[in-house]
Amino acid sequence: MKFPEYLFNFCEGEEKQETKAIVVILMGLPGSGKSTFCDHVMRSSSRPWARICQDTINNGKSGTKLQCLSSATSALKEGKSVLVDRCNINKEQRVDFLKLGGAKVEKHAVVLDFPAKLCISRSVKRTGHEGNLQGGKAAAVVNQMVPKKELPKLAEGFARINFCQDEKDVKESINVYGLLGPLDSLPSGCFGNKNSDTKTQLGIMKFLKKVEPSSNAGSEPTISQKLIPNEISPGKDSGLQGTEKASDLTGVAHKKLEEAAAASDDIPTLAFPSISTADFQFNLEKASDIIVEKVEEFVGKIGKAKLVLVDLSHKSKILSLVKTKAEQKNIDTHKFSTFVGDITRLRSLKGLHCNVIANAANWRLKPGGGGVNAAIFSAAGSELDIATKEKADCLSPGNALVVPLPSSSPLFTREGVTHVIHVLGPNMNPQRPDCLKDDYVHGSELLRKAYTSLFEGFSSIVRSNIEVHYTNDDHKLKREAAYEFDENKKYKGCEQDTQPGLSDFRDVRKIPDEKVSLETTKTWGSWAQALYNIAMHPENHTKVVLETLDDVVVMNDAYPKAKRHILVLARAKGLDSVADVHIEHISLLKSMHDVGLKWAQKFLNEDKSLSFFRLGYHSVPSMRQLHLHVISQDFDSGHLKNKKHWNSFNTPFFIDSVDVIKELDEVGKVTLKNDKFLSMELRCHKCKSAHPNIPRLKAHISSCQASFPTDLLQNSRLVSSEDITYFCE
DNA sequence: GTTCTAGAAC
DNA sequence: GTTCTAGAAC
Repeated sequence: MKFPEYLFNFCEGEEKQETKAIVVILMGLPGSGKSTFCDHVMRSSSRPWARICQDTINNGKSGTKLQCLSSATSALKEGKSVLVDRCNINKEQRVDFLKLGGAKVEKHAVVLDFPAKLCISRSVKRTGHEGNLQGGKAAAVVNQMVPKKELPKLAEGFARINFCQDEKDVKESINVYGLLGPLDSLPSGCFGNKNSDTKTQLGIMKFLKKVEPSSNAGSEPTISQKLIPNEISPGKDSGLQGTEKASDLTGVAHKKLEEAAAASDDIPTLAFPSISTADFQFNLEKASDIIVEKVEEFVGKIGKAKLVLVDLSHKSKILSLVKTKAEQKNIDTHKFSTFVGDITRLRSLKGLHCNVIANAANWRLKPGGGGVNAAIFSAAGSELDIATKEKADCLSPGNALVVPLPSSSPLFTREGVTHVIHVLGPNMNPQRPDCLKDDYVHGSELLRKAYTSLFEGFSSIVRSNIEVHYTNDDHKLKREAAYEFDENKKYKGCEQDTQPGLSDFRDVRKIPDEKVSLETTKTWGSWAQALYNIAMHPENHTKVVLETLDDVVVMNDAYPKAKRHILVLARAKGLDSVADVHIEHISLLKSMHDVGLKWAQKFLNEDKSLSFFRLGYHSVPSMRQLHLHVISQDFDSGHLKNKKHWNSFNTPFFIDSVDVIKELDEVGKVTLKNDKFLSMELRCHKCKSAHPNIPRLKAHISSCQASFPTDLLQNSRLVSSEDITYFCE
């Protein structure tokens, strides 16, 4: 079949226009974050990418360089750009990839140049690595690789090289490639700092004063130096300033400026409209007081993140009121500012990147109506409507609902908005539903609550991003932030909100969490709610509850797996498991531990034959509500019936309470273990001998005379009667 | 989390 | 034949 010539020409023309595929060759030691880099770029990019990963190319297992080359060639033929995710540690390793696609395909290098020590510690600690490179083996591989390391040079055939030496550099680089549209190209040359010799100790260089942070040893200026003529600082003034600066630039330069601004200044930022003051006619003086009060409360809690109050008009009274009051209170202008602009066009028109925007929603969470709500729903496309409907049907005043924005939404691609937080404030307008008339006591209370919910929602997103940032190497974490607050938390619908009698019903009707989340959020079956119900209403469960305190409830495990097995439940809402634990929970964990110790001591005093207790958490618990197991080490119980029972207390799946507290204190997060440990072979917890089945194992442990392994004897992981006499009552 | 049970392992 | 595991249902 012969195609008409015009069609052929058309196709050819199309192809020429679209073939801007590039090959990005990553370079870095195992544990340097190459795969994470790829994940982030591919998630935010509108350009088609293929990740060629040697660790998984062989049907999920590690393959050969040849397989990588062939797979990359196919991807290029399909018009995809390629991320070469392998170590590519020296020139020899890279040379064949530089030939891919011939001269017309640009080759870029992204160098993740972190100290070997850091890479080793990351790759040793990780579990579930795609290429199974973890533990001691990883350390050996990294050490072997270090001497062979050879940084890439433009002369090898690279059009562009990005050197990254810290997380900030990596983030910038992710932004540069993540924002690269299908037809865009990037400036050539070397970007970022590179050490001429990474083996040189930085300390010595500093001592000799030979290192200047901004010097590039002959390489070209960094992207920020090159592309940003002046710092864009929306924090200092209204948006006009930024526009004026940008207006001198050509269209292309303007675009680059935005990219650079996004890349260099990607601090989490929430843009929010004034709630309730437009259509809901809330008194502006009162509203501005509440905004400033709540902003002041939250700027201290959100780290580096920023809050920006946005209104369309220069003449906005609420904006000027808030600005004046914020100045009077000396609120840090880097953390909080007011901004004039369209909340749906902040990046594209004003160069202000806000990754989260708040919507002054209506109670039905529906598009339309006018004002900010109409504008946001219209700018975000049907994606926002669908994503919102998946999470809730309606919203009651004072509440907020965090909705992760699908990457296909125009608001995501054009403005870089990753989340929309719907907020419903109080209504003072008699023409609208639920009018409070002039009840400003209730109205102010609701408006405060609305801002609290909004800022808490934002702060969870920030926290979640940080967590991803730190743990992605270990967990391949692809968690999306999504938190709801108060009555809306994790439930769909709000009809029951005003009916207290149904509160228990609501406890068990948890809707499966957002589908995008993978490892750390999970769906709890109705049977998994029991501990939650007990923690919330211990007075209704006196048969099992041993002790009720302000922050914890102590109870007998309903199916004890040893002679003594109790649970210490946290009473805080929103703490389903260790995965939800953050640094601010450390004092709660310590008090759970202390209460657990006290009970262990009591049991040891009552029955000396119990000898030892262990206190710890399951990495992935079956029951909702954070609970600490306090369990005697005899494991003499008819309820201990299967492999999962045994392994959940006798493999690294069980994390000692002392280690959880230590890691939280030192690293700020807790590393969870894979549930693959649950299917491991059965081994005696003392002598470590293996046994074919549970009955044989139980027969063995009932008579094993060995002492506990040394790791358990350290750091008070095992509790015996000698350890904790000072807790004795 | 448990219970139930089919079928694998012995 | 009995014992034991593992997956589904709750």
